[in-house]
Amino acid sequence: MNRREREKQRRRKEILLAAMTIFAEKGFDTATLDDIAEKAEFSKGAIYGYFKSKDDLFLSLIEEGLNNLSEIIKSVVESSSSPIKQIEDLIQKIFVYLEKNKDFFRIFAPERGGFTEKKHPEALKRILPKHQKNIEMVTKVMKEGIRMGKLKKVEPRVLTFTLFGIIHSSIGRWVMEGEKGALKRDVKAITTIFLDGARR
Amino acid sequence: MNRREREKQRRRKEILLAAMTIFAEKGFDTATLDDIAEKAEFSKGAIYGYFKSKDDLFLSLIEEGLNNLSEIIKSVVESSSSPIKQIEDLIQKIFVYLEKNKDFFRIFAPERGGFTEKKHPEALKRILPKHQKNIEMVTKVMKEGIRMGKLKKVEPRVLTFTLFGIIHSSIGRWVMEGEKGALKRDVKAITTIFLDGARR
Amino acid sequence: MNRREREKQRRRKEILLAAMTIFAEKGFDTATLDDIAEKAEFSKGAIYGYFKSKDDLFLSLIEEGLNNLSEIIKSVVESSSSPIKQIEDLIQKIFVYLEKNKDFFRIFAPERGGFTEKKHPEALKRILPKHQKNIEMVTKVMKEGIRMGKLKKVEPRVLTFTLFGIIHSSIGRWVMEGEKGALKRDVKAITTIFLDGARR
Amino acid sequence: MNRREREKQRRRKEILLAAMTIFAEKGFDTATLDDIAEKAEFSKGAIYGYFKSKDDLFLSLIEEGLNNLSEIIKSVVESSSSPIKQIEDLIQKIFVYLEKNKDFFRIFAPERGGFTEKKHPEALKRILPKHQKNIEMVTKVMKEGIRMGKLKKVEPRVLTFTLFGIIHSSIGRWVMEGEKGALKRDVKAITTIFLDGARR
DNA sequence: CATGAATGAGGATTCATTCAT
DNA sequence: GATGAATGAATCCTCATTCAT
Repeated sequence: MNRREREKQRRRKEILLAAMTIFAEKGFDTATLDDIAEKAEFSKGAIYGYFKSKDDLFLSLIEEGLNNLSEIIKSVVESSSSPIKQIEDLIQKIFVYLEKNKDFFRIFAPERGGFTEKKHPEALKRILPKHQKNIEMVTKVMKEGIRMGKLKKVEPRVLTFTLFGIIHSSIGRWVMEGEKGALKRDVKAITTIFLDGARR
Repeated sequence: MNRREREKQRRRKEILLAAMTIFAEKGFDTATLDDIAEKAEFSKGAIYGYFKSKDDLFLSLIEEGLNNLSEIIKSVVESSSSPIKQIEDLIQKIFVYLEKNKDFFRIFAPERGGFTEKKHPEALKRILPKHQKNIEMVTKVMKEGIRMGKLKKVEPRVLTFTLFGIIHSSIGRWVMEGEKGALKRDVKAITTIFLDGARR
Repeated sequence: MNRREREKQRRRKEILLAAMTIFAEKGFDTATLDDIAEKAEFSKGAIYGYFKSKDDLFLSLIEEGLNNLSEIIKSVVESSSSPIKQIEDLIQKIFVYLEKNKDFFRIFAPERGGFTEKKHPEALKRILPKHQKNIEMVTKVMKEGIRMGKLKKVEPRVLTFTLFGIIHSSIGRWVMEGEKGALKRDVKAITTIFLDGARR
Repeated sequence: MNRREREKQRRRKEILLAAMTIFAEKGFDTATLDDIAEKAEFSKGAIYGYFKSKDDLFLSLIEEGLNNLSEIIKSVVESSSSPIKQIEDLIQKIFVYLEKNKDFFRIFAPERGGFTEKKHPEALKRILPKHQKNIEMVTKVMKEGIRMGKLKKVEPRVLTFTLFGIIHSSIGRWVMEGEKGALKRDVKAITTIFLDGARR
């Protein structure tokens, strides 16, 4: 990648960063390209050189976040640790990531967020597979835990969603309460609760 | 309440119902009053006889849902059962309610949903207190459980949010997977997981 | 006119009165039938039993005012006084009338008021003739004064409009300055100024 | 001011001009932005790049007119002529201005025009001060005339409003009679009438 | 007759997107 | 490439008028 390319990538990142902030503050519909352009210190027109629409900008954001999560999850599930240890690692690493990227958390709510079946089917088509891939990876860990008799014999996806639900609500609480205190403080409690609950 | 009044209330409900469906399908911003009016089989103008703005319509919806949840929670926490039993009842009843009102679930996401601090502060002022009251009621149960040595010695609000997180993600999964199968099937699993996790 | 009729007329007057107040406060377009209905303590629908449209209501108001002015002017110009005395009487009586009916004054501005050639030609067709009749009556007095060598030899309509202009601006000032002090106080000054100006 | 800026100002003027015509034809409320946009040969949206609302557009128009009048009045009252001569000059110059800007005249009616205390208090706040400044400047001339024993010993503001009233009614007549004949023809008559009336 | 709920056309305003400079 | 003015479709909301009760 030559300098040209690198420059372009860097500017793309800057726009994404600005967009993240604005989307997190105002939500997808309420945020305007003017807001984003101002924050990014680019002209509105310039943004269209990097993203082909507002939707595309937003979806790129989500995609990037999901890719990052994917990296994190992959790094854990491909380790040789036991399922229990992997779950501990997952909680810990996802927490750290979301604490640093709380805007991503605020933007992303796949199960009911801004983009809906009815109005944005192609948007979902672009995002959901990535989300589901992440879910799948975690579910595999759960399955293995069950197979090894370490986890309760329930539908493994129930465990996955429970795990994600706990993490989300935990961060939601943190955001709601004004982001005071380190989020990490809760990791231990959360981990114990989940593991005691999931364990056989 | 005379016939006039009753009729008026009935029509209000009809509009709320239509609005619920549309908001759930498209989200607050994407939903238009035309959509809602058409669904409700009223003219656009008529809706303004019942609600003073789109915001008001939406918030009324949320309020009603929160009030219903409030009733449910109150009926449980005011019973004489033990905290553990109350938690079991809560999960069971909230599940039943949300299964029947899944649109409400899709609409309501206080910690990041459509209305944001920056753009709709008064909207939040109208909703958040009700939400927090519900959280408070549940948190009291958790506190009592902790006091009695039945639940882990953690910040009680962590337990409350964990509970809500599990419920939400569970319904989210149900919605995402196309709402096949009875949601109630999961209640038992969820209950066990949460209680095993929360218990001391 | 039987009781039925009289009742009807009385209610019509009540509505006109309420309408006058509202139109004066908000102007023709900004005033709504809801405002007027509330002020009149009638239902919106009822008003349509007395006037066939908002335009009609407004025009009826103007017409009534112009008719009253017409009566006043006629009573003066048909007297046997000299033109100069008639002018004095006109000023005095019109002032008294407009002071008591300042809302009419605020509503009526034939040369540029709410109704315009382009948008309300038929409205003007209904009003302008009455207005012009009043102008004509006064102009006759001016003509006579000129013929008798009492007034300056200028286009008589110039004198008429000058007279009206002085009266209007005088009331305008009174309204603008918060309607404090009796308007009548100015009559003498105005009369002298106009007569000294118009006299040969 | 560079070309960019100049272009922008020119387009702003064009929009103001179109708006002036439309507002004069139809009045503030009846005029629509579509009308104005069409006349200005701009898109509706473009107008919002120059004015932040219909109100703002209208008020800018009034403001500009008042500023122009202000310039005219100032140029006269700051001359070293006698008060009588200044009054003559005022009448002459204001006539010339309003004849060229009869639309401004039709739009502007501060004492009862479109904007009312009840409905547009901030609009009045923006306009009235300028109007009153103009009145004040003229009133000073009247005061000086009185002090020098040239004008009648009456409340000076009465003279000011009388002057404006005569001018307005005169132009009103001209407009009403179809704008035939030069307005200037009347200036002499008006001047004599006013001065003879006002003089001691 | 009176009422006031319902209608629906109409208008101000916003904003994603385009494109001339 | 970048800019930001212009576009115009889209949407909320208002209100004169009608009409069932």
